[in-house]
Amino acid sequence: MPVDITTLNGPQRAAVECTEGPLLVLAGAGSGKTRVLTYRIAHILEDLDVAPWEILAITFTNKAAAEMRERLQGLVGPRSRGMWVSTFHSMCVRMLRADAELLGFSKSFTIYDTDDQKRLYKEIMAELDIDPKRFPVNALMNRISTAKNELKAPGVFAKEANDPVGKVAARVYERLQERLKQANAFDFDDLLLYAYLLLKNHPEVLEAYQLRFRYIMVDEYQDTNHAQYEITRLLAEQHGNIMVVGDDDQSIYSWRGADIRNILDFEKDYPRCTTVKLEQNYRSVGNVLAAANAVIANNQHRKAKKLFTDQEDGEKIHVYMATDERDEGRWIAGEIEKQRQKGLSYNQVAVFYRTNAQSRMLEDMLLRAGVPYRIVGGTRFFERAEIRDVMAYLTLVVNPADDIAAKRVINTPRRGIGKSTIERIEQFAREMGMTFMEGAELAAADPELRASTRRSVGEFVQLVKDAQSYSGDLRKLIEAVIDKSGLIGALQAENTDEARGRIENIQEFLSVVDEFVDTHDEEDADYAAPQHSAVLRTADALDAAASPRTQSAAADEGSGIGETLADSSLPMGGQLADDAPVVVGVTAGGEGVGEEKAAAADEPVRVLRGDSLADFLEWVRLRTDLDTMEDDGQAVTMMTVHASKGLEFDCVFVAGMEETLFPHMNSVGDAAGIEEERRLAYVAITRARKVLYLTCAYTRQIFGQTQSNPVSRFVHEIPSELRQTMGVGSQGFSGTGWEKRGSRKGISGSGVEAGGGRVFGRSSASMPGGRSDRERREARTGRMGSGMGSGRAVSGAYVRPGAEKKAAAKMTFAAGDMVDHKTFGRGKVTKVDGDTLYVRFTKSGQTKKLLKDYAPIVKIN
DNA sequence: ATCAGCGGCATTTTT
DNA sequence: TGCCGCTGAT
Repeated sequence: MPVDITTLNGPQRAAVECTEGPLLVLAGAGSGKTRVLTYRIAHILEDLDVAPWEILAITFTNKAAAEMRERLQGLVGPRSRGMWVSTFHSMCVRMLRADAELLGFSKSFTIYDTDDQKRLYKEIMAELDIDPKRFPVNALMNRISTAKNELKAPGVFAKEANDPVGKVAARVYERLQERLKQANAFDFDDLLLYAYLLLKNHPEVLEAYQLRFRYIMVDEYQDTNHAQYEITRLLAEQHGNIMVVGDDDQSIYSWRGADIRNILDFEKDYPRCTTVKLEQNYRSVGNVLAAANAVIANNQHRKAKKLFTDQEDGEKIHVYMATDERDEGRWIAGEIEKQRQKGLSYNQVAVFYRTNAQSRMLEDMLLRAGVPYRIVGGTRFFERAEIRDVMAYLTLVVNPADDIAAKRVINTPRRGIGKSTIERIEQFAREMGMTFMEGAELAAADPELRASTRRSVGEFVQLVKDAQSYSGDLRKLIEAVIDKSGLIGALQAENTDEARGRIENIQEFLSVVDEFVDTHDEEDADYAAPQHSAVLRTADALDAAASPRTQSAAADEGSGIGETLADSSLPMGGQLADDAPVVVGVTAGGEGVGEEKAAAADEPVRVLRGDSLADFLEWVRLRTDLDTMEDDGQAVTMMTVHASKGLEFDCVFVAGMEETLFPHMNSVGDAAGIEEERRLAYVAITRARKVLYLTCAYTRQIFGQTQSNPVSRFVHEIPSELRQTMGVGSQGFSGTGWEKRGSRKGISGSGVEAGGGRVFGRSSASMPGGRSDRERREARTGRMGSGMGSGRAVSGAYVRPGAEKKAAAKMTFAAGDMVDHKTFGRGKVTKVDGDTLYVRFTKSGQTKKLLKDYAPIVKIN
């Protein structure tokens, strides 16, 4: 049954029907890009009779991949199975899993995230005696990450790096790769780098994939880095049917290595390519679109395009000039309420900001106004210490060579294994050329160590070993590991709110496990096409009794980068997991040279098993909270502008539209930087369907200093007839702002009275001495769970602690109400006198006078 | 082994 | 100003 493309517009249809040869689709914001992508795949599948496994669709986020899969399911049903619809990173993991040995890794490799990475860097720097003061870890990490993204091997990098930092980075880089290999681990950048090397240095592997993927599609092409560019180029070389979709105007990740030239030069790189522009915007109202167009038009380096819409003009862009960030937040809260009265629901409203630091005040103000909100981004669930601890245990079970994981948890919870013991183990390991775990095993028998220490170390080693032979279902296995680790026990013993919160988080983690199991069972398993070995055999009718590849590993030399990175022969750990029980071992991707896997070419091979620990870990590592952001629940969404890409809301607020903030000060002064900031502004604006608010503050506290910055140039770039200005600067922002502040009336609860700032002063002074470090830490660590629908916090976006209170919060109080104070905890309102509340706090028993609008309190029902 | 306290630091973060 | 990470004192 042919795919119905009559609902598409001209260019969209052209993009769908142009299946052969290179195709560049410049898809403006809201132009129906995903639709084109899915219809095109459906068309190829249905009308060209192409097998699903011959199609590769690459996205940047799991969320996008999931969405595409879902939509495809809707279009073509089960035929969408077996297609590779994945992110760059998970695609690379798949390839690496299949052929890890060719690169000197074992299949059970693990993936290091930034935190693991950082630990490793620190170790290396200590080892190489590099002063972290002179050479900050972050600087080195950035430098090396960039090098990896540019596919520069340590050797090449060393030659090019002539500056001091570069020279140091070169040394670290070299050692880093050795250490990662020893640990049988890849960092995020390595996934791309090594996948590239695999393809580059192993022609038979490359050829198999090339033959297999007849149609390749890459979404968000403007965000590709050089490594991704090369990988896709290699894969597409054979058939040349590569379609890339993107919008150069939405390239906002150059600082992460994204190279906008990839999309700008696509036509040069693929000379015979067809270009299609999608310029009709189906999302925004006329004024919003006009504003966006006007702003982005100021960029020099872009592909010419102009979005248009059929929609009516809509409201003008609202620009509000607040006196300060407090006023800004309060005003936004008020405006949200107005919108709500007009019938908009909270979840159709979003508040964006340039930097995370801005979120505090905004949050605070929404909280006080009783506007429910949730924050996307920020501290992530999987980055919480307790979750990472659990992950480290599980990682060790699969990959005992992971020294970073081992060191993380050998004394977590406390087992009396101190620094000296750990150093001793490390020394062992180094001398014997073994892994940390192996060293620990030896240490357990080391008479020089105290008996109690030996016992602890022994128990730790045993704990991991035992887990390797557990069988049964995944959930049980993980529960057992957690239980045996003693993590929960130690937390229970702490008997603090913080510890209870951590326990809840760990429990929450178990529901993540359930989610994995549920989504990866027999029926719903993620299916992949036959492995390339099978394809090779099928395609070439080769007798594949012996793998050509196993031998070729050695024969692979002289290809520059390959030698340095892929073939550095180092003692390799991580063998253990290879012969570990099935539950623990890797099932992903199957063997490079599958026995029965080569079976029928169109019989899918299961890729991620719901019962494999290794598969679970991989799944978790490559996933973000963002992936499963829920849009249910009535709450305003708050996030950085970066995080907003790809989303849309009826009503959007962009806060902090000031020079030095947006555009950010670090980007001013360099043309490319400003252009990226402008693209960021463009992204923010184009998220709005109907109403757009831009707000700025006349003064703002930055690093404790009060600053006054001009209104963002991006506001001025919007033609004035499209905007409507309110607030302090409604008569112009220049000159005398201060005295006008007090004259503003009718903005309820504005903290600035004619007297200027007094009320503020008192309000902050009324919170004695701020909170201690510990309290802060607790606040940050936060608890999820209680009060929120269980499972919500994890499977959905992480909701900041306290967020669940929002809906109940109202700014009116009566005697008898229970309140929760940031510092004093729970209390009861005993008396109300105008704006003053008398609250007796449960903990202290004291009664305090609080101003209802300024005290950090929330009503509890 | 642990933790308070000090000093240096400070965008954005799809994987 | 607020956070993070390290350090030195216990």
